[in-house]
Amino acid sequence: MATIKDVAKEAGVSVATVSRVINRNGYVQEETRKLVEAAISKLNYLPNEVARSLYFQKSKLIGLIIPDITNPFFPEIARGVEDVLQQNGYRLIIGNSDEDAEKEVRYIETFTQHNVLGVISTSSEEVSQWEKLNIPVVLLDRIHHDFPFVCSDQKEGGRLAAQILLDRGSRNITLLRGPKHVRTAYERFFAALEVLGKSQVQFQVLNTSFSFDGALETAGKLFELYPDTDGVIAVNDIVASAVLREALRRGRKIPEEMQIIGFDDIPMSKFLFPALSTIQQPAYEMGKEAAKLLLERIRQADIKKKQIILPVSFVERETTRKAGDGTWQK
Amino acid sequence: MATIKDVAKEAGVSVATVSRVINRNGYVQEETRKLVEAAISKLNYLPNEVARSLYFQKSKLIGLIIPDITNPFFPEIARGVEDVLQQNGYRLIIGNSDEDAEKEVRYIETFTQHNVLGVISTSSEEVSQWEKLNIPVVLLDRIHHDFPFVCSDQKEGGRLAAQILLDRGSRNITLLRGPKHVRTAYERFFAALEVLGKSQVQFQVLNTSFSFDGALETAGKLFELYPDTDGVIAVNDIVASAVLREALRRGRKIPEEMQIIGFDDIPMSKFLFPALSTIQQPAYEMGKEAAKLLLERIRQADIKKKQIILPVSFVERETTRKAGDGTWQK
DNA sequence: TTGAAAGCGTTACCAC
DNA sequence: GTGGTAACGCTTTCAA
Repeated sequence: MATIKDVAKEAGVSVATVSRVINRNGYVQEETRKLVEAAISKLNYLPNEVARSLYFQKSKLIGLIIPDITNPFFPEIARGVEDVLQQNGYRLIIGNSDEDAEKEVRYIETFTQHNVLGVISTSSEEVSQWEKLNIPVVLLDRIHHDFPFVCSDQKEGGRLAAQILLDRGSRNITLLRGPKHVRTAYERFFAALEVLGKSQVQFQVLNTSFSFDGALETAGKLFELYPDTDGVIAVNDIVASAVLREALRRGRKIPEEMQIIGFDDIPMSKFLFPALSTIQQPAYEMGKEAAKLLLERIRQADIKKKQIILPVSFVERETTRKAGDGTWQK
Repeated sequence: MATIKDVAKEAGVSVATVSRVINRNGYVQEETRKLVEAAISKLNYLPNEVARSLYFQKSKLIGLIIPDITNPFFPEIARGVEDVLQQNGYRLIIGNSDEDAEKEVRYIETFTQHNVLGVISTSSEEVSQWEKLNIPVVLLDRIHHDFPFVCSDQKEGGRLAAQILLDRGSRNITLLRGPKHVRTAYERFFAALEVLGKSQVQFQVLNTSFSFDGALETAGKLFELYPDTDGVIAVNDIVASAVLREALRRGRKIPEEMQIIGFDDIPMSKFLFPALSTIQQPAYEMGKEAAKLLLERIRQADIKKKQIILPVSFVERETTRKAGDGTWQK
């Protein structure tokens, strides 16, 4: 790789001059600039980011920590993040934490060793580590009262899910609840619970993991423990899909005998038959917003703590009945 | 962040000595080493990777270019790559190319600007750019005769898919073919074609894109153009899922009236009902192997060109009939 | 066994 | 307008 010295020699000027034309600052005569530019393109020169990074004490790298890229919710987020970073000339370093605090700490360490400009974390809420770091951090899909974050309106989502099943006639509802340490999942669960609590319907709660295999297992349990369930509120679309599959396998008519509503609206949901009704989180948008927020904070450190809550929406598909069918089995 | 100077001052030695204890090379007396180590942990010192990277002309960063992390095949791959890199102390910079050569070039440029140690590309086969780079490159899920690569046995996969439908009684098969510039998809398509060509069954080809929306569109077309199809070989599981949904929607009995076989075995496939029979590519393994191969090449530049082809396998689920049912509709 | 200093590629300050 | 040079944090060579 050609260095700035090579360019300087080629153009017959000093490195300082070359630096000036690269960065378009300081005075440089039209003529010499042309000389330098010619040398640059002749040598195919690109400035060494590492050297710049050393000088400026900051790089063009942004760290992203996610629990597991293999969970279909996160690629959307990651893509949103990457798209805005890319457009702004930044690059993404990525790490899968598996929700493991220790792994996360190790990522944070190496990220800072690389002079990352900032970090977006969609993993733990163990914020203590972020505080001692003095680089901007944005939480994504996680909530913390004194940190900037981007997430979607979990409470509204939980309420919506419950209300929709109620309105459309479910009278015996099972809530499939995710791991309690995932705060967002907990929030929506609780909001749904509240709505159900105020209603007169029968309901119960079943715990489940987020993983594909765990979801399938949960689905089996559901039908054994609560065979009379006629409405399922699943913690996410993966779990909802597993329930749908199991229901179909057991010959249940969906949505006539049982309504199912998921959360997230991952891409596969509309591929199912019947297609999954769900509460959509704007994952891609969330990624974008988080990246934008981080860039804002990078450019202007004193910006006020911003907490962005994006709206969720009900995507009506085929695992819920038509509105007004509330009377269906009265 | 504490620097090596701070540590040196704290320990009352020179930076050279500190460097020696960090890197465990050169002589350093037991006693001074203890001093230094104390200072290091007191100051919570971590060496600045950027500075090291500048000195060594190489970083601990590996670049990964993928078409689109949002396509469920790639997160598995990315995870495989990341897991082995992580274990070896390397970090991943990632870029989505959207199969766009220009975008890809830009990533390559910035990657090299960051002194990446090597690159794994699962994007274009426009290898010309790689050649002038003098960092190790490994192609993943792509094939090139004079480059190291990792992929799975596309030909065998294509053959298998076709043979299985044939053996299990499909007599009018539609091949759903992906974009022609994706060589792997082309290879498996062609292998399947060859098998069908040698058989006596009726078959036809329909083009499709890889995207979710494109797949749904293709599925619609399939039933309009070739309503008599009783076997579908889809270029990947997304397309297969779309076909399955559309078939179910139209009231077809699967697999009795129509068998469907996919490719990849993405996580959602087992969530469908009926669950999708498919040719599995070991995506996670592929990612791991590619990362290992790259590390090998990094550590030992003169290693011979290695090309790894991982086996595919038939995952029998519920969209194909039982073996021996070949006689089913004779 | 230790320290001083050069050098990795870049930028910015200060002379000229 | 332009060039010399210190500095960014680190490693290694060379001397002591």
